[in-house]
Amino acid sequence: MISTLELARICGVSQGTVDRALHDRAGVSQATRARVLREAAARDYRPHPAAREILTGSNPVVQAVLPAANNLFFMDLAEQIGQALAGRGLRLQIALVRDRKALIETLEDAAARRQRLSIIIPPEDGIELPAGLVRDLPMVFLLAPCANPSVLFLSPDEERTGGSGVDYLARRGHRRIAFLSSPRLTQAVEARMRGYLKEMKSRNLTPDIFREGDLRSLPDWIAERKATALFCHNDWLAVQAIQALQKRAVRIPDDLSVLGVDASPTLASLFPNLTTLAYPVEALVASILSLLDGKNASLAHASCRIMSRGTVADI
Amino acid sequence: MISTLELARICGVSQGTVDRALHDRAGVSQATRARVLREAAARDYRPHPAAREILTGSNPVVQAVLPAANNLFFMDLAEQIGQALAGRGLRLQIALVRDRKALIETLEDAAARRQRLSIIIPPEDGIELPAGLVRDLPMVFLLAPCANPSVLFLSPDEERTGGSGVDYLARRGHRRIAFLSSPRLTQAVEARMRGYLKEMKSRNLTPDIFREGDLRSLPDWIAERKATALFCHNDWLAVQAIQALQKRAVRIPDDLSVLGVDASPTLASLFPNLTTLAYPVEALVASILSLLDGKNASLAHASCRIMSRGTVADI
DNA sequence: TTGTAGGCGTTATCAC
DNA sequence: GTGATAACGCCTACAA
Repeated sequence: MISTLELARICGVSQGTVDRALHDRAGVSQATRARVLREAAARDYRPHPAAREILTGSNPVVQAVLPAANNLFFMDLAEQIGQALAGRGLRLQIALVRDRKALIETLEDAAARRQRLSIIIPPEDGIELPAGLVRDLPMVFLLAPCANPSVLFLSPDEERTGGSGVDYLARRGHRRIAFLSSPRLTQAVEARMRGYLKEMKSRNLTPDIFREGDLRSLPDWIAERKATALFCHNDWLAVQAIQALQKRAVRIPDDLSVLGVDASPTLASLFPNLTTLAYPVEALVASILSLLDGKNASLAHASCRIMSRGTVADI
Repeated sequence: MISTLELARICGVSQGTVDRALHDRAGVSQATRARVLREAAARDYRPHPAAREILTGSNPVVQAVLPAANNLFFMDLAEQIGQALAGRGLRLQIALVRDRKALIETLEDAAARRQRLSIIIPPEDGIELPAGLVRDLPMVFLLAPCANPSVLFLSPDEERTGGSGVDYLARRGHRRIAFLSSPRLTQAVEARMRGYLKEMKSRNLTPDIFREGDLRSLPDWIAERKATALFCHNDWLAVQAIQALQKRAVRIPDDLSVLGVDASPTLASLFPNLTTLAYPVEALVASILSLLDGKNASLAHASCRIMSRGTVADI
């Protein structure tokens, strides 16, 4: 692979002239410019991004750090963000990490490379980052916050999401609405549960929360409580629940209405009729773009909106 | 962020001494070394990877390029590869591309950065790459080959996979075995179909291939043919088929046995009892590692092995 | 219009 | 044990 210096020697001109020709800057004769460009193309000259990064001290890369497991919704999110960034000449790189250690390594590397931004869905909760990292790398956490208070956390109003689910089901006549929580207790999980509890209480309904990781006991649990609706923390859990229930001949939505959260496109292509509360992906992407513009961003006023499809019945 | 030069000035020594101290090389007194390391830690010194890359002309990054859509199995693959690479001090970066243009841009960037290897699952079939790119960037294609003949294509024996599926079902008493193909006609898709056809013929069974993208007509199609088994090109299609069939009250596996291919862990966590032919991920990872060691690699002797679970019944 | 010089951060080599 | 120097590839400023 050829450098500007070699190119200059080949063309019998100086490095400065090559640079002017390549960047279409003034100060080169048409003939010389054409000559340089021709040779550059013929020999597949490619500017070395690392050199520019050292020189300018900046790097047009945005990194998405995703947990290695359960990445379906996260991948869809990354896909959306990547598409939005492409319009701005920024490149999205995805890294998969499975624990705190791998996360910090990845972020240290991004900081050393002066990357523009790291968008992090943490693999564990309450991760505390070294102060130097927080100082040197622009970061946003999604879905679960960082333990360091100064690190931005972008999240829609999850308590409202919890309330919206209950509201939607209650308006359709349900009174025995159970909640299927994620066994992992992130901030988002707790907030949705809180919203569920509040809204149930304000309607004088009895809340019931299932939070075991193993869903095999879910059908019995639901039967005991005579629930007519199951509000699930996310689509993934909703689908797992539906599988477990159908195996026990529970009909959805005739016997039980099921509501998820996320509206992940990939999962939706497998289960097109799952009723769900759509995560405000567009608002999230807009926030990230405005962050990149140096403005400050918040998602506090966004929340999940209902996408009514086939798994909730009126009763 | 601080550089070795600044660090040297702070410690009142030369850059060379700082370098020796940081890299634990001989030629520094214990006192000086300790001093340098202390200052480096205190000021969060991070070596700039770009500088090293320019100097050494190499970059410890392996890139996985995945199509933006349908990425569930691909993500699992990337996860496995990343884990294997971590043991070698290599970092896996994932890029999502949705077309030929984005693929080439991503690869040009990787080439310019002197990345170690790009592992590509192409977003379209028969993509032809610029000759300069092929020369300058080590690449492997998975699942569908590159149009340039010199680019390595790592694939298990897909024809054998097609045969194995028929063999497995036939041994369990099935004679009317239909095949659900992917509407997209990649090399792997064709090879599996070929294997299916050959094996059916050698057993004097009548082959039947469904290849529409829309699966709504699948239940009728299967009923017409009185098929007792459906061999699907991959797990994703198998799950879609099961959804479509269950909606029409077809019981799996009582009325119809279903066999997939891939054994993607993420999908398996949703459908733990799907019988499938497991893609030889370990052999693939081993091939990639030996490629990185400069050996040549092939998957031709690997093939998909059956994972017998709940969706195939003996009849 | 063109050439030269210097510097970005790191590392290797040669002196002292 | 330590310092000076040059090199990697690129870009900007200044001189010719």
